[in-house]
Amino acid sequence: MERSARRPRPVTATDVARRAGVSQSAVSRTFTPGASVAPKTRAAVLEAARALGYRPNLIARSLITRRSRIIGLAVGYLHNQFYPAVLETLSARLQALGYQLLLFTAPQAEHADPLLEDILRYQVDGLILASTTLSSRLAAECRAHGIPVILFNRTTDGRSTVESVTGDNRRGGRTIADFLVAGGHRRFAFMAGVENSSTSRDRERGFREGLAAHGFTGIERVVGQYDFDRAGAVAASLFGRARPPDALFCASDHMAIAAIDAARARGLRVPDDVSIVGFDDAIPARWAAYDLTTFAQPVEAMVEATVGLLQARLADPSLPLRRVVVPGALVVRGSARLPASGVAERGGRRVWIAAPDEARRAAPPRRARAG
Amino acid sequence: MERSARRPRPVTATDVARRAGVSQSAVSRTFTPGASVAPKTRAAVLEAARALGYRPNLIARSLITRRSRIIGLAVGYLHNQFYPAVLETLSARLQALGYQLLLFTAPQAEHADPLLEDILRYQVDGLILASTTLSSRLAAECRAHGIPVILFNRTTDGRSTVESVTGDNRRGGRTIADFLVAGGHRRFAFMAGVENSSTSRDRERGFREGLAAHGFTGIERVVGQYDFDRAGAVAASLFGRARPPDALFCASDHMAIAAIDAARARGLRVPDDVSIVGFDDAIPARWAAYDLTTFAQPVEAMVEATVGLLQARLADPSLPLRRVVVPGALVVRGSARLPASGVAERGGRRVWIAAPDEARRAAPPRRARAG
DNA sequence: TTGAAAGCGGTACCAA
DNA sequence: TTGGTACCGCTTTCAA
Repeated sequence: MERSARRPRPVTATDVARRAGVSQSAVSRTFTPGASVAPKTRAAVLEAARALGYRPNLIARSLITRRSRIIGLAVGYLHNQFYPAVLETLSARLQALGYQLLLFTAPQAEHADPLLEDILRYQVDGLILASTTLSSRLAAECRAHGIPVILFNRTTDGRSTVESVTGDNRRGGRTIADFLVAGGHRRFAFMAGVENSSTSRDRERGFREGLAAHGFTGIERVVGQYDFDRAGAVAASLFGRARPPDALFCASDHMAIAAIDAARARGLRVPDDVSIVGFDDAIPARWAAYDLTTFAQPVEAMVEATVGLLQARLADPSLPLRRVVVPGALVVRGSARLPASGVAERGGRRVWIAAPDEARRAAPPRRARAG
Repeated sequence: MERSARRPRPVTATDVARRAGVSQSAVSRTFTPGASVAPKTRAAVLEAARALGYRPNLIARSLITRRSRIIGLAVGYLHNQFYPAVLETLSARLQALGYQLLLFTAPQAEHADPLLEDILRYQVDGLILASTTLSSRLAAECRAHGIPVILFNRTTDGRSTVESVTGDNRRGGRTIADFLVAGGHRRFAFMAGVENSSTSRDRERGFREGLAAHGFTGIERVVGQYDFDRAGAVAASLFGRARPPDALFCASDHMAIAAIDAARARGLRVPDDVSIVGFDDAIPARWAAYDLTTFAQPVEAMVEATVGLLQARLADPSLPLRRVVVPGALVVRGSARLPASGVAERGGRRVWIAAPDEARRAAPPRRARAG
């Protein structure tokens, strides 16, 4: 009774074969790019297929080819306005390569393991995790099965079995520090995302390193958890203190916007009373009412890198793991006071160009790059 | 264990059966919810499965069950900030029911047919089209195959073979007209989305009906195409005219935000010089810098309706087609001048309550519904 | 170039 | 409750 009504049997290759008067194998070959079929046979098959409305069953195909041409995508949280662009670009690029995205929404704070178990049952050819991670156990298992796993906008600590594509979080943080110091700010604050996020952590680290190089320590710190309301609340508390910061760097644009609202609500002018800088260059960053100065994560380039990693690994699973860091730039708009110099026009937008030797003097060269 | 250059053969039910000393059928039954398996057998199977890292192959299963438990989702454009919430809610609800979303980005202006052909090869159990449509030919074909098709935030003209879930676009437009008239506005303008979108068309129709009922005709009209830059440009042109409108209704929040930026750029104050109203109640609508008065489309309810339609139709494909219109409410914020009365607090937000009899008096019954 | 036949990894029906 | 077996729709040998 709760047995669902039967669906009409779809047209199969056998049906087409019968109608075209050929074998089912011939039908299969006709729909297989490189196969050898006589033009005449081929024509007959195509004609019959058209007449019957035949569509090859990709599920059946992937059972035998062992490739589903499906990529699993787990997304941590979509509220960050950075993601619509990512999803769109990623989906389009993958579609062009003949892959489809199976979408999952995952918790961003913890591991996405339980969900991934489900995804894996679908025999996905690869896995992209955006703003979420997986346990090293599961990562190892994917690796053992030859399923590429790529973290997008996240990375893992130390050596691990997954690849990643991130913006240049650390340098971004450092650049923002240089920029704010050059702008004459003195009292700095940082708003973190979720605590276990490598992205937030690296941005903070770069920021602190940059400030330290200029002799600033003792930065105020609040946690916005990448959540708009929470970000607004902690920003308000920050601005309500006896000596509020004159510069606030938020680990995402989304939180920076909340912070701007909070500042204005307290009668503070942005950037006259307080400079607020974000990270991502999400779509709303350029909306005039916020006009956010922010470190841009180039979506196109990040997606390109992700797809590249995926393709390479699909072709040769034994490739060494890579972690791609896509360079970005500090896009200068109106939410932070401008330094006297260093702002330049690049590709239709204003960016901050740190004076190289001053930067080098301030931050002596360290070893290559800690993992 | 050694080197896994090629993709290692995944663990199959047969492997598990061998290890557990039972038949492959027993393994299958163990992983089939309602099947009859002796506790002892079951335990042995589970143990072997755990040891081997067995995961049932859903692709294989769906080949025989003829149900993929995959729902195809084609999205027209994600830039509208209304969609992140939709995607998240939809994905979560469907996941809870054991369905997954296969994501496709489709052109919003034309039919999504070519893409849908691809989707259908994946044997999806259902299809949700958000802000895009399909040809009636393909719709009929889906229907013939028993594949439910549900339009989300779009509908079709006349009788058709697809179901739809929309907000109450027509009433929304009418309500906004009432609201603006009550607020004392005199020169009205409307910004359309893309021309062939039922959503934009219905909103406009309601708006015009509402205004006409109050004796206003000759509304200025521009087309923003749901595109931010374009919306900003046409809004600017509108505000640059000799007698600019004192009230502008934009068919989406996204465009309304662009319009607010454009108004302010010309030195117009919102709402003192011009009232701007949107549609959707997308996330940024409540951001303080825009504080948009907008007709809310209840995402949760719309998703709920969509999932409901899907489930019902999956269970019984012969059900009559329905078009669900989910009621909304005009959320009153600060981007439009307030009428003297009619604003009330409902569920934590301020909404506009049109006086019913006045509305009825103002709008005399016309012929049933214009085609 | 072609068709027959053996799977791919499961499910479902059957008799035992 | 169990195992044997016939498929699901397609790809891929292999001989002809």
